[in-house]
Amino acid sequence: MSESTDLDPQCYCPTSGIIDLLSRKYAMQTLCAVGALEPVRYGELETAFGDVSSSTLSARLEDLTGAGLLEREQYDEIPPRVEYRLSDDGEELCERLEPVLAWVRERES
Amino acid sequence: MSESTDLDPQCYCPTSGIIDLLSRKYAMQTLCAVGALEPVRYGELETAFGDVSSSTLSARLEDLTGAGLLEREQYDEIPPRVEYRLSDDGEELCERLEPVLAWVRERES
DNA sequence: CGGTATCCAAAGTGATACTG
DNA sequence: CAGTATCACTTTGGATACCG
Repeated sequence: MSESTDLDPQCYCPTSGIIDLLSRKYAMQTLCAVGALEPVRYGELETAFGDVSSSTLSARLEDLTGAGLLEREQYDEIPPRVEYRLSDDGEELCERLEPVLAWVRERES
Repeated sequence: MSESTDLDPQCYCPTSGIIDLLSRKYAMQTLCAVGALEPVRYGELETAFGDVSSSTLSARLEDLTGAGLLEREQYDEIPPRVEYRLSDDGEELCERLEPVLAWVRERES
């Protein structure tokens, strides 16, 4: 009888700003790459991905930072240096996302 | 010295068919909704999401089925009945994806 | 019921060029 | 080094109409 106990339609978060954000290209990979490499610089990420365009990577970093998942620290040096790392929220999400990426990696290899 | 032990760039799966697939609208939610409701019919999913267009939901189900993550079974009855459920791979992925969606749900509520 | 076909609008992406 | 600006292009999504 208790068949529909946990089936509130809302539980599928049909619309979600964060999901939309994570659905953009390289978004999940960027979050997890920062988690793996932090503190990490822009150029390191560009190298790690290899074929991402600077405008796309830049947009993704801004998306994630704007959503409070990454923190960006800028050092006023010459040459300029910027470091990205996970925020507390970003770390929580990254922990949950990493198994997904690991599984995909495994399955596609 | 062993600083770059685990930093193979490939480990970020910069390009991935499955990630691209999961990045489409309602893809992650559809996979997990099937996991929660299986066996589930097309109409139930449409109801659960509420505002998804039939062409989009249809495309997503075909994507996921084509990727081997869902199984589609059609019964030749009147009226027609179709049931979706997770494949073994779909179940593995869903298990890993569910914590992500749960966290997002929690954070946005 | 469970879709598909078509067409159009919107969003996302990348190449290129340029900057503090 | 770490980006941004512009713009053309591709991909995706939704509305509508229709079908087995």
